[in-house]
Amino acid sequence: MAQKKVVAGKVSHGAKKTGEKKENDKKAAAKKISTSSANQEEMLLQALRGMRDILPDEQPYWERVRRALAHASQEYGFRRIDLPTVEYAHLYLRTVGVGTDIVDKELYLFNTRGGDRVALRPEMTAGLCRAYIEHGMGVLSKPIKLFSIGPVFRYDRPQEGRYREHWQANFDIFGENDPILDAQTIQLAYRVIQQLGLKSIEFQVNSIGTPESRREYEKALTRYLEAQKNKLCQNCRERLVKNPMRILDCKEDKCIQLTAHAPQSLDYLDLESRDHFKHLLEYLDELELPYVINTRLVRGLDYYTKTVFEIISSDSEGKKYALGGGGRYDRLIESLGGEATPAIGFGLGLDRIVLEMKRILVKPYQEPRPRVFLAQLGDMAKKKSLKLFSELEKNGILIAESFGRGSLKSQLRVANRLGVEVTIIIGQKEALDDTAIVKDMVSGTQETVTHERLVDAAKKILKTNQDLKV
RNA sequence: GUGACUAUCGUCUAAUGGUAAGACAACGGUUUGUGGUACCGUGAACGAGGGUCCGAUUCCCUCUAGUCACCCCA
Repeated sequence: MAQKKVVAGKVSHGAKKTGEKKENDKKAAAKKISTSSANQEEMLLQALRGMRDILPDEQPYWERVRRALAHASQEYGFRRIDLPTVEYAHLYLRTVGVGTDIVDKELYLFNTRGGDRVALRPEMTAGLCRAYIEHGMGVLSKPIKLFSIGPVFRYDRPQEGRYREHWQANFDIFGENDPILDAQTIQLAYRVIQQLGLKSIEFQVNSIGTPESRREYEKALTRYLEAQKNKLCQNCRERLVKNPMRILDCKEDKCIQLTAHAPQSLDYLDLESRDHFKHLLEYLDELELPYVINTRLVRGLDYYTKTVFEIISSDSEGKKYALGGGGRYDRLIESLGGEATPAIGFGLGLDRIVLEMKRILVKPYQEPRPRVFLAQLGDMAKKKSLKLFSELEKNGILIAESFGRGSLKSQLRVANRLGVEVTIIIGQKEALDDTAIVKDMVSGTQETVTHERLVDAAKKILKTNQDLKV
């Protein structure tokens, strides 16, 4: 049937011989089918939008990040927790908040086969709190410090440093009200940033008080802006209704001017929040961290109370973007049905951190490189090589090899390219009498030794090289 | 979600309305049991689909993806 259609379509061109035409039509039909499947093949071989592979070449950067995180989490007494990447969607509606962009526009929503409404996590705090309550962690001795690392998902329009799946590390502390914990949290974030060699980083802090004082402030702000509504940009006029505090973030000159004299959230803090913030600043001053107070700082999630902060990096052109951020969420556990538990935490955007490391040429983690190469020649030697490999490896010698290659020449070429210092060669002759050639790749000299002496001979050359370097 | 720009071997680049060139990387070789350099050789690409045309990688449309700005965020 499909073929008939194609024929009909082609007939209008008409001019060709009948036989030839039929031939072509068949090909065309075949092509049509194969191309549509080729299209699917194409999709098959393309990562989803905003999703990416982190290839081996990039891993040393990530490894350095992972190590710094593991280090810091240990130093500050955090215990690792791993959470599911999928939760009931409802969890995020309740915590991050309906009306926030993260939930309204960027949530990866699915219906499961069982009919549950679920979402890929857009952040980690919600799931963390769920786990905290579900496992009754409230009975543990406070403060409870938890550390997690993993992918999070946001259905955004991707660009550099902004992916639909990106990696975050989260540090969270439960059960402590004291502002010194806020300071320590920021100190920890700073420690990680420092360990990664990142420069021109700024910590912005602010306090948004309790939900009550915040509401109060929002009213005042709206009142102030409403009076001069026509001076706002189009965007901000919409924000005035939806989320007035966001207007403070606007980059339009006229809005910045207008908000310059707008009421500040700090002036509307309740007594306790104000006191809390004051103490936090005192601690921070004591720490000599590069922090600034940004009264315009508002975070895009509903659950924050009191302290909020962001870790901002600026490049040579002065463009700024956030590497991470966090704050207090003293009401969140309670609002989910747990026992009232104060908490504070922050997340770091790992993809952005890696990007920043590359930009300012931070050295990646150096993996230990093999310094010995094992070459084999001939069937018998090949058979023995696997065992020899594992023996050497058991003796703490990191081996490179190219077992798939045949000629000694090509194997030595690889050895040379890898920059190894020793090559162990077993050929037919050596395989027969259980010896091996140990070749010093620097001097080019070599000797034949028995298997028993092999490890020592190799190590001796390595050691000599090391001594020479020193 | 809106707008703009882009899309050629693994990577970086070139050219072209008429069967795509180079560099780097890869692989192999230069008398077969020894590395480098050099030399030689091999494989490797027009993102997908449609249209215009005798003929499209090139022009047009759609899709996909990336980058940028907005929105927002890490």
